Amino acid sequence: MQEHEFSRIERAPAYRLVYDAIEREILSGKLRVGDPLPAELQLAEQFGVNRSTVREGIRLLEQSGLVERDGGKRPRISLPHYLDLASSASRALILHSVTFRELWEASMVLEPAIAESAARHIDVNGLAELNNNINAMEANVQRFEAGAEANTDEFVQLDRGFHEILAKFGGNRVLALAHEPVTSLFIPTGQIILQRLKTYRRVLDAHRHIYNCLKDKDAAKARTWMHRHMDDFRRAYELTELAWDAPLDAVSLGITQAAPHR
Amino acid sequence: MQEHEFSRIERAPAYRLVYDAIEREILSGKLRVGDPLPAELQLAEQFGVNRSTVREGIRLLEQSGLVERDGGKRPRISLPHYLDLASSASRALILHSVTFRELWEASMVLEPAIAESAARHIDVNGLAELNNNINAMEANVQRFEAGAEANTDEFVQLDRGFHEILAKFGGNRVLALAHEPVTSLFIPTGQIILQRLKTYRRVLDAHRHIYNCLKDKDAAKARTWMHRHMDDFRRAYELTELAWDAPLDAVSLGITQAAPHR
DNA sequence: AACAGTCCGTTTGTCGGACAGTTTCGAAAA
DNA sequence: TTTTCGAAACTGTCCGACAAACGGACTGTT
Repeated sequence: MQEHEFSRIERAPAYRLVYDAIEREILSGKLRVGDPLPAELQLAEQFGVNRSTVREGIRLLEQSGLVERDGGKRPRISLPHYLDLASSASRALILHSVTFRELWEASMVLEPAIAESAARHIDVNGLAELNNNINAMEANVQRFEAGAEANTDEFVQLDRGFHEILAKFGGNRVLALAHEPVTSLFIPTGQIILQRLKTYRRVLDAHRHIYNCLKDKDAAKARTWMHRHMDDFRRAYELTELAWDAPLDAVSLGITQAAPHR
Repeated sequence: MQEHEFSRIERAPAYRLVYDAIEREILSGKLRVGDPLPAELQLAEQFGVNRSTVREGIRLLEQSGLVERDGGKRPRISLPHYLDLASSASRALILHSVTFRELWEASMVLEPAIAESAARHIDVNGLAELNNNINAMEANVQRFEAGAEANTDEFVQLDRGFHEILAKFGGNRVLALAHEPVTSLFIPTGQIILQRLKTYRRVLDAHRHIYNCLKDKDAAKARTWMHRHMDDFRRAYELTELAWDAPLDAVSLGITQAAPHR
């Protein structure tokens, strides 16, 4: 019976308008990255709102990574970096209770592509970083093999570091961005697997092989090795009898039980 | 002369502590999704800080997607959704001036994988949505072919919609999350290409083929067709003589010139 | 019984002012 | 020219206040 559909009336609060206004200035380049943000009082005056309101708007900018605050100094305009976004992405994935299957399948797509790309684009600096990472890991493994208490924390961090260096020097920031939140979610799982199966040497060997492929700029082989490396991870996961389709948050918190057998 | 190195003392501002505290409550499940956030005054009292401080903390939560505000109602706990994250990710990519090459290479990895996964997981609802999308696009194309003024806006939105439905029903939320920011960045480029080359029919045909593969649950073929579809996009991009390695923001703003030939 | 109107306590959005602790920056001193 | 020092500017936090909007209860009308 209604003749006309009214579109929803929306009235954004002032602090959000402040956010939008400043965001626009940044995106359009009028406020340049690295510049300090204008003083709160000054902004309040320009926008014709109270300083408290401006401050709330700035908090939005802060969380979205467009403004960076260091101590009590003047906040500065900044580029949101991968890591900021990645951590919120990881959190979102956990809250949506993604499964290990989803995570692994995505990695199965991303990691080999990154390895392949890295073989084409990596430079001497990247290779040097990888080399350091591998050496550190070798030291770790030797300690473990000598019977030392296994410090899986450090090992897993090195493992993650290896893959991150690859992403960093892979010459593709889109892939790197997509990759980042996934790696951080693998950490708790990696810890569990390593503690139970002690596959340190096997991981290290895989990294070595990949490193050699990169050094030889052999993209196809790099992809293959990475593929194998990731598949190893899946097999290890299955061996630990963790649930393939269980939501991940349980694993993250270390409260996962063995998968119900059938 | 110093005997002990003190680690840098860091004093997070109170509003950030408020943010951290509430975030923890949400992640640990004490505050459940959908619940309204406690009143500001109440929080201020509990934390022992001023209401203004609490408000600033809530702004951080708001921007990170953990709190959703609808009109003047009580803000509610919510799950950060893909789209929120995706838009900040897109913005970050633009600000980092990623190139079309990076974008396309990433899509070349993600889209076929998503198509393959969708062939396995999509249900009747997903197929129905795809069908609607294709029909709408068919109507569009027929109008264009009848000589109507080309409304590339709607067409490009439909194109994007097709790929998003695939991601949504692909059964892998990690891939979907990674995919999202990329598609939105393709929009301006897609507009330019379509306007110049008028490849409407070709895009529609590709979508039809992919749809049929999904209906037949033929994952391998779905991947192949998507691969071809994306490669078409690259060829079209080259035909328009847009710069392959130019940062993307120029394209987004529509101020890109033809690539300098050599 | 369904619905419009009214009233009220609660909560958010915004404002103004205030003050302590830092940082910034230019002037004075070495 | 470089260093030192002090005032000005700025941020973080607090307090108090008020309008507008919401949620809900209660009432009267149809």
